[in-house]
Amino acid sequence: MDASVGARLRMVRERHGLSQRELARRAGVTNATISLIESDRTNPSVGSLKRVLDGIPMGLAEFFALEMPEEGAERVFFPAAELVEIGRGKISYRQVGTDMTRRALQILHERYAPGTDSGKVLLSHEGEEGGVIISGRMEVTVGEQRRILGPGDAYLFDSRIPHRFRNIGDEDCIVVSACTPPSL
Amino acid sequence: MDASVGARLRMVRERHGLSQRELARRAGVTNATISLIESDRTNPSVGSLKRVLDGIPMGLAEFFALEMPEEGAERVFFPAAELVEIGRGKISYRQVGTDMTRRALQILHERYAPGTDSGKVLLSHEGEEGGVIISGRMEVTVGEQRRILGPGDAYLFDSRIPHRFRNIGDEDCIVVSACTPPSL
DNA sequence: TTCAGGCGTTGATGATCTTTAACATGATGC
DNA sequence: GCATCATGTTAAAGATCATCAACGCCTGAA
Repeated sequence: MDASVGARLRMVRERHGLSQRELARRAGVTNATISLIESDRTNPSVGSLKRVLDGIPMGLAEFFALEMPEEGAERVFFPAAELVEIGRGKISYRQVGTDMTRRALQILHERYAPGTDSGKVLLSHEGEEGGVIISGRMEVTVGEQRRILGPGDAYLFDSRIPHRFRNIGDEDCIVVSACTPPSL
Repeated sequence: MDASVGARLRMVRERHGLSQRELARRAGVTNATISLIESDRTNPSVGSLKRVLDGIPMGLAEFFALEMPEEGAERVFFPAAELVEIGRGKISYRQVGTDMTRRALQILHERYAPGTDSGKVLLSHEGEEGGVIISGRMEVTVGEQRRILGPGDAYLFDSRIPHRFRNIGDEDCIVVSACTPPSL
C-alpha cells in the first residue's frame, strides 16, 4: 500500500505489455510524462494519473489498492486480464509472464484458427515441450508419429525431434502449452 | 467511482467533523489548498492528496473506492469510524449524522465520566428524549422521579419536564440517547 | 453593540508539473 | 557496416499548482 506511484505505474504498464510511448498515446499524454512519473522524478496530479490509467484502463481505487510484490520477490500469479494477447489472425497466444530471458519454462495459452499450420518445415530445437488441448482438434506430428488430438488430449516430447502442428478442424483450437527453455 | 476529487474530499472531511483549517493543520498544508481542492478549482498532485488524507487519516485506495451517495440522496448509514467524538473529559459523545438543522431526530452515543453531572439547574426544552444505558450506572432525575439506571435500563420523557443526569458510579457510563427535535 | 475568533473563499507569487524536442541505446533489415 | 525504427531518458519552456495574505461572513462573549 505504500509503494511509490512510479513503481506502481511501471508494474501495471509492463504487466499489460505496453511501452511508455504506447501508453502515452492511449492516455493522451506525452511519453516524457510517463517516464518522469515512473522514475518518481515528478509527482503527478490526480487528474494526470487518472488520464494515464484510463489508457490501460484501470481505476484509481484499483491502482492504489494493488498489492506490490516484495522487492526481488518472484512473480507467481498472472490474472487472465494481465495475460497479453500476442499475434492476431491465424495464431495468437497469451504468454504467462514476460521477460523470458531469465526463465527456464515458458507457458503459452494458444489459439489456432482453422487451417493453421506451424509450417511444412518441421521445427526442431533444444529442450522439451508439451501441452494439453482445451477445445477444438489439432493434428500433431512428432518424428514419425502423427495423431489428431481433441479436448483433454495432451502431448510431450523432446523438442529436438522434428515436429509440426496443424488445426485441421473447422473451429479454433485452444491449447495450453509449455516448453523449456523458452523459444521466443 | 467517478465523483470528483473535491466532492470526495469534502464528504470525507465533513464526515469526520473537521474544518478546512483543522484538516489543513493536521495534514501540514494550507487551508487554501483544501478549499481549492474541494471546489475543484485545482487538480492536486497525488502527493498532496496523500498528505491531506494522512491528516484524516485515510488511504488513497480507500478514498477512491468510496461510494459516493446519489446526488440529493439521504445519508442513512454511519460507520463507527465516522462518528466523530465531540468533547473531552467529563462528557463526550458521538453524534449520528451532522447538520442537525435539517433533521427531526438526534442520536448520540454518549460517554459520562465518573462524577459527571449535567448540572444542578434542571434542563427543560421542547420535544422528547430517551435513551438506553449500555454500560455503567447513571442517576436520572425527571420531574419528581429519580432513578439509578444500569446496563439495559432505559428512559423516555417529555423534554419540557425538568431533568438531570449524574454518573454516580466509579466507571464511565455509556448511553445511546435520542431526542427530537435536535437540541444542539 | 463591539470585539474576537473561526469559517470558507479569493488574488498574486514562487514552486512544481507537463510538454516539447532533443539525446543515447539497442534491435532489425538492407 | 549503415540506415531505420522503437525504446527510455533528459533539459528547457510553458502551464498548473501550493502558498501567503487578505477578505467577507457568521457566531459567541464581553
